[in-house]
Amino acid sequence: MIRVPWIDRFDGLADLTPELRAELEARSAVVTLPQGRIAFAPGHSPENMLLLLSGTVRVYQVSEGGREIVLYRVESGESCVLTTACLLSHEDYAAEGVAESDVEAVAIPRSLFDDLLARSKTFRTFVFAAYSQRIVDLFRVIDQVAFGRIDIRLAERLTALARGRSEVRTTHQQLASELGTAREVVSRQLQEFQRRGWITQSRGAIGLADPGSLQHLAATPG
Amino acid sequence: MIRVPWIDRFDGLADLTPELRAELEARSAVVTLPQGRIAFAPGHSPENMLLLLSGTVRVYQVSEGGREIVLYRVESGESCVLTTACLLSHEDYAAEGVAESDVEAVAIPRSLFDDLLARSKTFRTFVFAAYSQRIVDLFRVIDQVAFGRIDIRLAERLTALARGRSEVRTTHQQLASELGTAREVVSRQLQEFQRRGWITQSRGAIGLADPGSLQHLAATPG
DNA sequence: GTCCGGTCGGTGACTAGGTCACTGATCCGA
DNA sequence: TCGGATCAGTGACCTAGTCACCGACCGGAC
Repeated sequence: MIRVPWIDRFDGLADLTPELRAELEARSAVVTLPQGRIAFAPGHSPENMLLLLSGTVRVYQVSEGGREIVLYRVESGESCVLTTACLLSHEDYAAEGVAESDVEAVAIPRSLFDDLLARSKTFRTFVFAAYSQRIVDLFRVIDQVAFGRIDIRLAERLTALARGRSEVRTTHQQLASELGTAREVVSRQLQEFQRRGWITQSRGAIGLADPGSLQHLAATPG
Repeated sequence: MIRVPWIDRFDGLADLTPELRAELEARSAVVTLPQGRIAFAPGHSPENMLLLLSGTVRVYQVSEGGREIVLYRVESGESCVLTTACLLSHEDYAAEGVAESDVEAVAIPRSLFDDLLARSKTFRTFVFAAYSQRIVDLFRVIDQVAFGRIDIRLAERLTALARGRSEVRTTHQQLASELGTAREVVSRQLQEFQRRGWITQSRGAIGLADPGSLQHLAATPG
């Protein structure tokens, strides 16, 4: 299924010595998660660090009241690195990760992770770079939730979810969970977008009639 | 000034081998930051990882519009660990850290940090446990900002800032910056607290007349 | 077919909280 | 004691979240 060595898909790992490369390949396993599978959840910390080869994992938080907010997505070529903090510290996690599509990933067991950390500066840099990335993501979420306008955030998210396509298959409720807001709020904002001719709506899908205007709104500061 | 070896103040480091202990003591330095000194800021990443011996560092984020929100505090006995991600990955930071009081800290230079990570499982566990802690803190902030009520958050923060004392010396604006909200909102909530007899107000200070009720409000879910 | 439960989306009324513009009070150094 | 700076109070207004309810639509079961 995979022809080129998977390590080459991760920039930060290209510089590993041949010896460690071989060990990493030998002691890790390529696993697949079917769409919808929970990768990790509170009270159920993962045994492995995952490096994604294909698909995406959505990491989100569920509040007491049952409301959700998406924290970030792990895309192919990235690692599910925040879970590593738990791998080594055995702490439980407040967030939940679910495979958004079928996912192919390399599973690095705890012992190998620790081993590589000890023996390879390249691997250490790889891990901490991934951390930086995620932490910056979390900072962005905090900034957006605390100070961002909902119409701008929605336009942004629609654009991101579209990935260049002209239709997003999702419900108002799912969009609300993305942004940590209520369905009614999303419905009303989408009506306004529709009124302006930027989108078309149908049950379970949103057509991006004018992606440019959405992107423009998404890019407006404040 | 410090009599017992500082390493003993950090639980996670007690198990270091004597050799590494000696090296850590030899290659690190105890530094002091005067109150108000910026420990790190965007575009000005720190050269050292700090382990706090006394005082606190407030880590906060400043939005485009100039509004602020406190992300967490580094207390004595804790480490400024999120900066280590930058130490090794050389990424720039979106948050800012300032010494809230005079701070005494151990500065661990980048090379020593990397060295210890390579050579000590104890140190690795220490670092990742600290990460876990902070990440969980950030998750909490996101949850509170997205779904929490402002009166509850304010009561909570007042209680925390008081640290058992019966007066908090702070301004409404500073409280607003703690919570990522507007001064007017804080003013109105404080008036309501005052009306209920929970606090007394004077310029630049808030007296906690009924800490129990504040704590009770802070503890109410949803 | 049509019945029916579940999901999806629309809507009006209301509340909480953030924004704006302005005011007076207090403090402190010149 | 004067004047600027900081701190706090206030009303009008707007945005977003909440609540309660409705109808549209979908996919089986019959």
